[in-house]
Amino acid sequence: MDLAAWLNAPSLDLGLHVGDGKFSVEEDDGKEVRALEAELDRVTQENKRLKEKLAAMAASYGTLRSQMADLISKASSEGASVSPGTKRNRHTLDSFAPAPVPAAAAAAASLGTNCLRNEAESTSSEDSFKRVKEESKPKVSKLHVRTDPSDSSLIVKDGYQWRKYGQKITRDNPCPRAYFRCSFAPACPVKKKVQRSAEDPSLLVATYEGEHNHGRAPHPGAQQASGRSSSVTSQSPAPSTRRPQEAESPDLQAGLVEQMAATLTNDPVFKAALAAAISGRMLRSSPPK
DNA sequence: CGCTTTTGACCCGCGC
DNA sequence: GCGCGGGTCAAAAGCG
Repeated sequence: MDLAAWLNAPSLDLGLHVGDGKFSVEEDDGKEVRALEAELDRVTQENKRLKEKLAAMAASYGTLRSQMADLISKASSEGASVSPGTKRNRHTLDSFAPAPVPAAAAAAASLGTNCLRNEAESTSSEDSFKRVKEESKPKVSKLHVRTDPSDSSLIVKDGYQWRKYGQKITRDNPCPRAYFRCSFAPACPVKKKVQRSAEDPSLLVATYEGEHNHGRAPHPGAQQASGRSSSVTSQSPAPSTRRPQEAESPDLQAGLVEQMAATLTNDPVFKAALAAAISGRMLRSSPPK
C-alpha cells in the first residue's frame, strides 16, 4: 500500500468510532460497568486495528525503502566497479561486485530497535550518490545498539544472517571484537565488526563494511543467526540456546509496531485528539440526568 | 550430519 | 628489518 494513500485513508481519522451511540450511563451501576466494559472492548479492538494498520505501514515502508535502495545502487553500480580491497589476494569472494541494499540494512535495523542510534555516515539518497565517488573504499557504516551491559554477547539484530569467523582483543578496548560475515549469500562481501564501547559498556558498536549483493532475508529464519550465546537487543532478552534459523522477523516487526505505537502515544497532539474523541463521544451519548 | 562458534595460529600492513 | 596489532584462517568442538 502506498504510504501517502494510507495516511489519507478515511479509516485513519481520529473518530475512532468510540461509543457509537451505544454507551450510556444508566442509574443502575451494574449496567454502567457492563457498558464501560463493552466500551473497553471496543477501544481494545480499535487499538488492535490501529496496530495492524501500523504493521501494514511498516511493511510498505520497508518495501519502498528497499526499492529506493535498489534504484540508488543501480545508479551507482553503472559507473563504479568497487573492489573491496582486502589485504589478501586469496580472498576471491571479495572480488564479487557489490550491489543493492547498502545502508538500508543499518537504517532498517535502526527502525526496528528503539534504542538504536544509527550513525551510518549516509542513509540518504544524497549521500548515497556522494558515495559513488568513493570508488576505492568499501562502504563503511556504524551502528550503535544499546544492550544490557551484563550481557557479554556481541549480537546485533539487523535483519541479516551473520556467521562469526573470528574474535580478537584489541589494544584500545578491553572488550573483545567479534568479526562476522554475511552468511545468507555465500558471495555476499559484507563484513561486520561488533565491539562493546569502551566508554559505555551498554553500547554495542557494529561496523559494517561493504554492501549486500542480495535483498534482506526473505524468510524469518534468516534474521540474526549468530549465536549460541544469548542474543540481545534492547528489546528482547533472548534465548541462550542455539537456534540458527530462529524466527526473529516477527520480533522485528513487532518492534516496529511497538515503536510506532509508542511514538503515537507520546505525541501530545495524538493524545489530545484521542481524549477529545473519547470524551466527546461519552458526553454526547450520556443522557442528561 | 551439517552448520556454527571457538580459538590459536598465521598473514600482512604499518610505524619505528 | 623488526615488532606490534588488526584481520583472517581453519581445525576442533558443540549443538540440534
